[in-house]
Amino acid sequence: MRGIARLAQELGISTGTVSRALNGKRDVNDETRRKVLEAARRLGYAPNQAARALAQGTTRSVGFMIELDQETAASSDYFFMGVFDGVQSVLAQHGLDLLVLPCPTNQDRCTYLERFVARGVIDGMILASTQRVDKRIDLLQSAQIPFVTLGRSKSGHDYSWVDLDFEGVVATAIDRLVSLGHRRIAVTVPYGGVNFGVIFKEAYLAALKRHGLSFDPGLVFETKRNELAGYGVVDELLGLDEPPTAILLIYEVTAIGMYRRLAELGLTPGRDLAVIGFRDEPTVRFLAPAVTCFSVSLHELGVSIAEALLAQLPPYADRYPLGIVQKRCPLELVSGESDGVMEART
Amino acid sequence: MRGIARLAQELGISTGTVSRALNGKRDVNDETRRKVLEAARRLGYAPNQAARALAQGTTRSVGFMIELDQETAASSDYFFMGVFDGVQSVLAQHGLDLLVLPCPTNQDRCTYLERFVARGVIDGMILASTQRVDKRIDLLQSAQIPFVTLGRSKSGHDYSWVDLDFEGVVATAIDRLVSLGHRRIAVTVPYGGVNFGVIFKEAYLAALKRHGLSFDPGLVFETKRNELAGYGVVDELLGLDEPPTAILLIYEVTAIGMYRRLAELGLTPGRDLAVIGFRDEPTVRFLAPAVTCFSVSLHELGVSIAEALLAQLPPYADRYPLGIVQKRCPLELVSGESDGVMEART
DNA sequence: GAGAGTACCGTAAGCGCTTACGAAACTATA
DNA sequence: TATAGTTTCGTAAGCGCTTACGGTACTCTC
Repeated sequence: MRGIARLAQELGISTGTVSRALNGKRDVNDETRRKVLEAARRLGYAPNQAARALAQGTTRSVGFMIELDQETAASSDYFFMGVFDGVQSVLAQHGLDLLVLPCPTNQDRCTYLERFVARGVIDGMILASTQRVDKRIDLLQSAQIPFVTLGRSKSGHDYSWVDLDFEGVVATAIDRLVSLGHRRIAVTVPYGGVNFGVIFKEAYLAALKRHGLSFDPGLVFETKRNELAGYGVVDELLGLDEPPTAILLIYEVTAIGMYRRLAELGLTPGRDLAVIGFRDEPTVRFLAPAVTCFSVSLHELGVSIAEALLAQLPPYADRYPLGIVQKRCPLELVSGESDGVMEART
Repeated sequence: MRGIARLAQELGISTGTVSRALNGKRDVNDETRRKVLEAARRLGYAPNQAARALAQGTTRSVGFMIELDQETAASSDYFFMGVFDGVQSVLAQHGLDLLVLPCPTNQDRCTYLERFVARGVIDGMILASTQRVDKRIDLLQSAQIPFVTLGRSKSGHDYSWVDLDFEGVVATAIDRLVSLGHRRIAVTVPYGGVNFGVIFKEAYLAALKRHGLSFDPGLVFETKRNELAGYGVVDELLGLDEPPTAILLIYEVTAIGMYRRLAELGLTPGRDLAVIGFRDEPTVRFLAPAVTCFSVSLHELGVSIAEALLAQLPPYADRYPLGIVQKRCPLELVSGESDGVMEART
């Protein structure tokens, strides 16, 4: 005899009562409950997950799907680690497990996701690296699986998302560069179909317009999320008839390659080319000159995501009366010297 | 009616036969099997994971526990992403799922792990960031859960592990530095209880001895895995009566802070201080001068781990007759300019 | 053509939990 | 004291699968 039956036998009571005691149901004597909990702890008993899921029809675990593609999503372990921690901090309060599901590089993301959905492995999903057209969203909506995306998409309708405030970042950065006298401001945008690339570019256009600057398509550079991409941009940029005097990077990591190439050419960031990175990462902050960029609390980002998800999970929804969440997390400017503004640094 | 019963009804056969057909059992007619598979695909049927796990007593999923602690395990590299991909490539061949389990910063790793083990969530485990004394290993051994650790430990006995060949790296690096004329060679070692710190230091001592160099405890610096740690080491190092002329870093990321500080002091890596990093990362390869370091295939590392695990899982063990695997993955030297050896770079 | 063997499939008993239902023992009320 | 309400717990029916077992129909063999 094993499992809950063993516990019940040990205590001389029925399995039903043990189960009720363990699950905090009402109709069980305080003294009985105490004994059950004590025995469970003593014997190291924990209810079998499969049996429980089968009986309740709920797995009490949420998935967080990430991509393993090194060109785009990776190099950002750090990013996700922070977010995971934030998500967990909320889920843990309700005894929910977080299962990170890494989609292999050679597998279709939709197929991969479907496997877990169809087999009922998770109660809710968190999606990262949302594409502009993302079939995963349609999949989850038609399967009626509660979900939240980290990032926006054109697919689906009325779903919850949490995203970085790209619009705010771009507006602040461009305002800053303009106020420093720059008129020709380049940007890098993501290579591939991620939706924030479009958002980023649109915000860029809006900012230019706001300042009465004309848009030059030649000042928009597609880059992958790696150092080499930044290295390459420098040559492209300097090869223009009228090179930009400033650049805003969607991927801060590209600053590393950019710095390298500038150094090789005897040029200095902040003096010969104003550079503003995107997200605050220790690495780019330790470059010389330090990259001006934007910071965001990954933990809070994770918390927001988890809360948005719980708002859709029936057993918790009443405690998180948020409805459909569509939240842009604000980022805060972190001054460096790469944009030519010399300020005291801490 | 739903699930397998629905499928059975649709086809006018029993659930038993459907199950057998789906699971590739022998006694089912070819034509029947074809129909079942076709219908399953058409209706998007996939067996409920919980029910299957309950009936079979096996979950067909393996866990990969990582730490969220940003000081040590994280850092902005894609170490784990690469490993996950390698692990998946093997597991996928057998229809096994990989569940990444991120232990929150504020939770005891053993407690966290036990939750999943006791509830029967996984069939096998992969442990990262093994400590010198790691109770998780004892836990898994006494629970009889097949597992592999990414890294070695003093705990447990006769278990499978896959690790980087720290010994080889240290030997190669020290040999190289000595041959370049260095006599006072410093090292950084990990802060905290991770076991590879001890291994690294022992290899360092052995290499010094091999070259007839005396050991100076003052040349061993504990660092966390971040840029700032490297920044700080520079001052400590230069403050010595007899500063080292070369340094070998356990965490390549510390090179970034180190470079920064050296630059501030008007010193140049490779000329004023020979620097050899540990693992090859794009970021440090893009520093100027490029950091000499060591490369390893993360994918192959993941493959080795997965194979070592399958060798312990009953249904697959016969296809992976490896027994207890204890494997050090070799790393290959990647020449940069940070150690003073000027070579053509690709 | 009877017996043995084989291929295929239905039946039903679990796997370890949860939970609706009802019974028993009390307590409160009239 | 009879009735109704409450607290507590046992009973047993599932949850959706897998699989041992046995039965049927067919094929071979001598």
